[in-house]
Amino acid sequence: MMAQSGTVDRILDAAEELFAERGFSETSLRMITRKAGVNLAAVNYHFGSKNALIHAVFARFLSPFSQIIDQELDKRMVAGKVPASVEELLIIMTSSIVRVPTCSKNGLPVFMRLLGLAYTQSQGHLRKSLESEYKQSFRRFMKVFKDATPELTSIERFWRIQFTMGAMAFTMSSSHALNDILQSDLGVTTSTDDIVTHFVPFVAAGMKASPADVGKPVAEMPDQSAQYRYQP
Amino acid sequence: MMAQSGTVDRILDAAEELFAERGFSETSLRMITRKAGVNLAAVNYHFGSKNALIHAVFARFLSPFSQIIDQELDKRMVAGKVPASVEELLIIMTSSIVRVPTCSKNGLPVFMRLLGLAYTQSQGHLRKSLESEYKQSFRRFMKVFKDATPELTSIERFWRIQFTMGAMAFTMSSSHALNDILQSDLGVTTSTDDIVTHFVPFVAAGMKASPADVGKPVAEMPDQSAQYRYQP
DNA sequence: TGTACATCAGTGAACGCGCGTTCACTGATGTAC
DNA sequence: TGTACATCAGTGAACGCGCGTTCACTGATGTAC
Repeated sequence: MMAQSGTVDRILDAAEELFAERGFSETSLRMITRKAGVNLAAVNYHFGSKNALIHAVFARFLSPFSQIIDQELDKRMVAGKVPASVEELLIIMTSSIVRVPTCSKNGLPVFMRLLGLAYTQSQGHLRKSLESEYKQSFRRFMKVFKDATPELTSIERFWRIQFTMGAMAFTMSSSHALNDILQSDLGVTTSTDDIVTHFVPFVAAGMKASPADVGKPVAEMPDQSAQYRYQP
Repeated sequence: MMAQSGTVDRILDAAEELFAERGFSETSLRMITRKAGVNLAAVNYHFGSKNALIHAVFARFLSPFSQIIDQELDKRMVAGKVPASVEELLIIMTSSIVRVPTCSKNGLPVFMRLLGLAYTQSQGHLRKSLESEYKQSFRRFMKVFKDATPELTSIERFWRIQFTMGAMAFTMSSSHALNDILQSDLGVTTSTDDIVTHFVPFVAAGMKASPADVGKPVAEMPDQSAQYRYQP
């Protein structure tokens, strides 16, 4: 007896949404199959295991994402505009992210929250396998980014990239909750595009800040404002 | 038959470390009690439930944290230096965080990772109850922060605070892994204080960046460098 | 055209397992008389 | 000082439950002769 067709996609859609809402361990196959309207055993039939389903969910948006990033970088190469500015690269990255979700029936917040979850959940084993799978796109972007910030030491650039990824993953992963807070406290509605518009200038300024002297102790000092003041 | 004394603390230490490593759902009471060297039933005897244990773990470091932040703000009040600068507040916050972990046997990275988990895990119900529990400290800090950034709209300030918390929670929560990468790729060792020294100028510059026009589409624009450039 | 067989998506029920929790119990310590 | 009782930290075994997974099975469709 067949249910209506598209079982695989219906499972992926339901899993994507539930994973984003609740995390991986907190989402059972029974929840997913109930939401998708398919038989419990269908997940193991089509994907083999719950873990394989998780990977399939990520592959469905990370593959187009890395393709789009590659395309965007190609475009810049052809146009011959090298090196890129920090803002351009941030815009390439965020606009690529924005263009991905057409692939699934769920929207951008779900996609972003999954991106955050990949980094924060499940002891990093998921993160590592995804990193190695999309290694070449990742390295290429980092190379261009390095050219865009020649004034930074490798160490400073490393930490600033971490701060940026953290700000993005964290914000996006809780964007639904944050929108609720904004709605009730300030009475405004914010789209994901709006978040990006706030995000780019913040990170761009941080990337260009003149670094403080590293090595001096920070804690317990009386007043170090001058040390950290941005010098344009 | 008594095991050695300090059962409650040994449970809290073990739970803290395992939660930070694996998350809440992925950590069973059997793992915790095995690591702590106590009987399985001791958790429910002393705390009542697994959920109550999670709350106790957070209370043990959030209570001293909010006390320390309050003390630091009091110090500034007495000194009469109002309003504070963004850098001062960031330093107060980061140095308060650095001073907390003496309360448990685990260090700063564990504390930071828990802070990150509280925001990203378990559907926000944990975050909400913690927010209401430490509401007054939180509000006080936000009030001072608002005075330090009068040029920002409430919405911009809200998002920039989220970006900051994200950068901090994300970086600190994976600081061990990140240090490993730094060590093997660039051959340098970095202390938590060093991270803070990188963190403060980055975030301070982001906080002071001139905001972009909100409402304009961001994706696919050719080059908006000038729009986002920091204007001192 | 008709029959036999193979393939495939999907199904329903059951499997064993690890989970959080419960409960009757132990044995040490403190208190009252 | 001695006995009876209460309190308390901790214990060992079992409880029911929901989990991911397995398996024999169904029924539709395609293919060979």
